[in-house]
Amino acid sequence: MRTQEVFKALSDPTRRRILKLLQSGSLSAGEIAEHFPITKGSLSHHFNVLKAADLLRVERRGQSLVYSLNTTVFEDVAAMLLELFATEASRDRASGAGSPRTVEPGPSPERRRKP
Amino acid sequence: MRTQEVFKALSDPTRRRILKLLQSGSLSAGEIAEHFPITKGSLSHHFNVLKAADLLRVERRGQSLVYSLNTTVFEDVAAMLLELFATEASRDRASGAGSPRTVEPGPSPERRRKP
DNA sequence: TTGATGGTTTGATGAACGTCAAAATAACCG
DNA sequence: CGGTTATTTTGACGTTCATCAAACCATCAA
Repeated sequence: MRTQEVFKALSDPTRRRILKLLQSGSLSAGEIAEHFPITKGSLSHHFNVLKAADLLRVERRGQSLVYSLNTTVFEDVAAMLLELFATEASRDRASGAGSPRTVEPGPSPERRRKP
Repeated sequence: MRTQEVFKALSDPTRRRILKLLQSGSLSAGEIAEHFPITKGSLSHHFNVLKAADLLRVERRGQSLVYSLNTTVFEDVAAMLLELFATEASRDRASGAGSPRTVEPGPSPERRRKP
């Protein structure tokens, strides 16, 4: 998977809004453009970034280009994100450590673990 | 939550590696630096970006600054990411699309909302 | 073919980014 | 105090990024 491309694609708020928009169905480039105050050229650039991350599909219908989410990679992306983020939270919950919400600024937290 | 800061923080591979490193325990800035071929100054900049995203905790121990994951926001971040990515995939699976990949993130990801 | 419509590509520009080297800050120890 | 260690901050530099305007390509309708 194109990990770096995915994260880079997500780093821009406009691109995240595009993805959110397409969650409720595919839209043409022009229809998408109606939701944004930027030029179609800029939007087209964002489409390219999202396509490079394999998050977007495009299909020509007449004069229009219709964009939709590439759902086949969405599970891979979700799994990757969980690998980065869910691990600690799960371990937290699993270890049943009472209320780790606040760190004890006391003497010393766990000492370094250097292999 | 600082959505934009979080995504920006994740857009750099070095910062993602820092997060991964800290998944196995807290480390001092110097210990983290041993794993990267860049200057400590550059690394310190990355720490700041991760702190701005509220992903990192820092605590002074003697002359060292010890960094650790801020686990309290990790569930929020995971939920946010799932909102962006898991929706379509879930709908896919629910509608009986074949081949549900091996995603199953360990302990069933109970979709909990903000406590 | 011509004209109109829907999008993309190109070139330019200012802002943001990642990096380094060097200076600055902070804590310890003699 | 002065010196050493650990880390951050600053300032500069080259690169990447988001954006626009304008040129360009593709499709449809006369």
